[in-house]
Amino acid sequence: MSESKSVPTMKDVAREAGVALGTVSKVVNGLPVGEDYRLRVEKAIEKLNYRVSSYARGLRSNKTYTIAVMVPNLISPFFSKLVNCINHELSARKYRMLFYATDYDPAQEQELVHLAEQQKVDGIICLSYNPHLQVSPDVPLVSIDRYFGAQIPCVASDNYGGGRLAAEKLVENGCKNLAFLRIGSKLTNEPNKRKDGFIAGCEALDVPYTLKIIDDGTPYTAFFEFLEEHFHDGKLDFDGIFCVTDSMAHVIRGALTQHMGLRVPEDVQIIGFDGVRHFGDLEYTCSTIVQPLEAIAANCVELVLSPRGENAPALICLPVSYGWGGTTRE
Amino acid sequence: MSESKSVPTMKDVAREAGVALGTVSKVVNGLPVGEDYRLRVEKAIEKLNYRVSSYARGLRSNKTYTIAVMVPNLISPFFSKLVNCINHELSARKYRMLFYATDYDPAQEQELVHLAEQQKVDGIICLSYNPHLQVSPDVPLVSIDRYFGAQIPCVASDNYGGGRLAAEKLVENGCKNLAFLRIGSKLTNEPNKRKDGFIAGCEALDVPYTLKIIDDGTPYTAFFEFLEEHFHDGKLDFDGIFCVTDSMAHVIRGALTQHMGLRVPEDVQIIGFDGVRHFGDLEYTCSTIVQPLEAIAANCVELVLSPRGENAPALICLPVSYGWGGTTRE
DNA sequence: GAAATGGAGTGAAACATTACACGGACAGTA
DNA sequence: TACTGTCCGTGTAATGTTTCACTCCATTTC
Repeated sequence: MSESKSVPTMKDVAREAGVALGTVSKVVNGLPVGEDYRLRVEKAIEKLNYRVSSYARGLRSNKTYTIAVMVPNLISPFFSKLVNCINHELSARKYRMLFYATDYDPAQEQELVHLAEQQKVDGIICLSYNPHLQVSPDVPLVSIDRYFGAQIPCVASDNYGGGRLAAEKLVENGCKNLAFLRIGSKLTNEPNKRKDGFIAGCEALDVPYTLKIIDDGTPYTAFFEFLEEHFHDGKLDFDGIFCVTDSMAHVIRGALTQHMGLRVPEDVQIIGFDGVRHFGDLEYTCSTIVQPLEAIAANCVELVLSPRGENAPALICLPVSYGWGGTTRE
Repeated sequence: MSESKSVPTMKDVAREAGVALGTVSKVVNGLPVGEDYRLRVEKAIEKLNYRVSSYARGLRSNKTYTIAVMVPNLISPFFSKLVNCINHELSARKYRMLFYATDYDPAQEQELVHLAEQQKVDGIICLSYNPHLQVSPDVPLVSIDRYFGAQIPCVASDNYGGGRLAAEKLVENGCKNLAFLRIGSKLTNEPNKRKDGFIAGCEALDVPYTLKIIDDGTPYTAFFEFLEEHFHDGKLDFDGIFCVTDSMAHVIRGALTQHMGLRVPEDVQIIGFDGVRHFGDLEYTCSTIVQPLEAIAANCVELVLSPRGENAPALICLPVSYGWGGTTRE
């Protein structure tokens, strides 16, 4: 009743219960133990308020039940909801999540992968902006939205199909002249295929389109100038705009309604991509291509936890859908 | 040249470099070692691609350089930006972040605290919705927005001052009749003080006000009904509304502009709270009380890492500001 | 009834690191 | 030369688990 000095260990429990160390270990791990012994040990654990040290356990068994998750940041709603879903999936399987923000910095990303390896995590889930990421073959890594090659499984939405769907939906809703707006990195990654899908959709439907693509770092005003150029006599050259993300769709919509006096969707329709909404949809007048965040998360976790399958698919492509609201729980 | 089977250990490095184990440890930890020895060891580390096992290190030294961070989820922009800031602060100090989502569930929260203790983290930062949280005195815990008592440091914005500031700013901008809308938990916590501050502000300025407070789980339509009740002949009884969060402000604004045909801010002004914006501010016509997210994060990390100060403050209250934009980097 | 079988408790080894006591070498001082 | 002190490499103990070979006892089988 007076040994409250330091954190109790398995040895303390064993002594308290009058059993051997191995027996306590069995009780803790749910291995078969005589009923009377189990009770004695459980009582001792309760009394001492004992908790297993996951560090000792991890050291000994080389299994840490920890997955490192790396995305650029938690500011973008897409990233934070994605991480939220991954976390749900992991904790349902009794795994812990070590989080790293990469800030879009390839060097930092590389360093964090090393850190995670040092941490002896059981796996890494990574949305990477470093096309030359070096990764030790010892720790399984799953990539989101970037295909590194057959050794590293990659999970992504059907970006091509989504781009195509965006074009189709705009036309279906009566648009006759489309535009595609994109800001983003020059790196090749899966989301870039949205453009290709969009173009394919336009050409299949024989609808004219314009592209405006600017690189990361370019000020947003480049878009406003582009829109102004195509604005004559109170009318825009396009009646349908596909923005590469919802967040961009929101900004573009603001520019059109506030500064150019256009009505959305009456004068011009806007469709975004991602399907993440933070606020109510009440006044939301843009549509979107919804990424299946839960499915992406579930596939990532499944892949990172299951031993590197022999004939595992290298690239998993998940179906998107058309909608106004997000699919993730609020 | 052929020992690529398993992960190299310190012993392997020692053998490779022809030195003792302790010497390798010193090199790794930057303790004084002869120049020639250091070089030999570094070369061996390089050659074997050795990384220290943070599990063995954590076991032995009882220091894990890991902080557990618990918030309800990463869906709310306030939570995700907060966690983003905390993560920045932690990684700047070479700490790792173990993330747990509590889903507002007190039982799960309690379980997660136990899990974190088992994980032997160096500390816990927690935005808790469990007023009876049991926490072991062994691991330092810092609470956000909930005061548990003098033993547990609590960090929060000046919610009272913020509520008061909201009232003052509305009046300063010409409002003559105010309303306060809140949805939230019945639990006592710091953000509840926004209401008290608002009331104090109204009474100090001698401005009439109305309160509408609904509990978590109540459908939002309760607010719309409330607004309808105060809507006569195309005019609302109030010309200034203080919403307890930005996210609510956004929804209310949608209801007023889309469904009741009112203009914001011409007919009625809206002020929110938090200062988190995910999209551009272009069309944003509500103001807000900005919480100092970086300061909150910095204080939490500072407190959780520094040994329990003798005369440390139990409740840290950080100044808010009035604004349209958020303060966090985008 | 004796031998085979199997379930379950025991205690020591192993995991990868850090901490520490020890000792050898070398320099400074008298 | 001898004494003292400093610097630093060495090797062992210790950290809290899991694993495994052993042992013991009870039950089954012929």
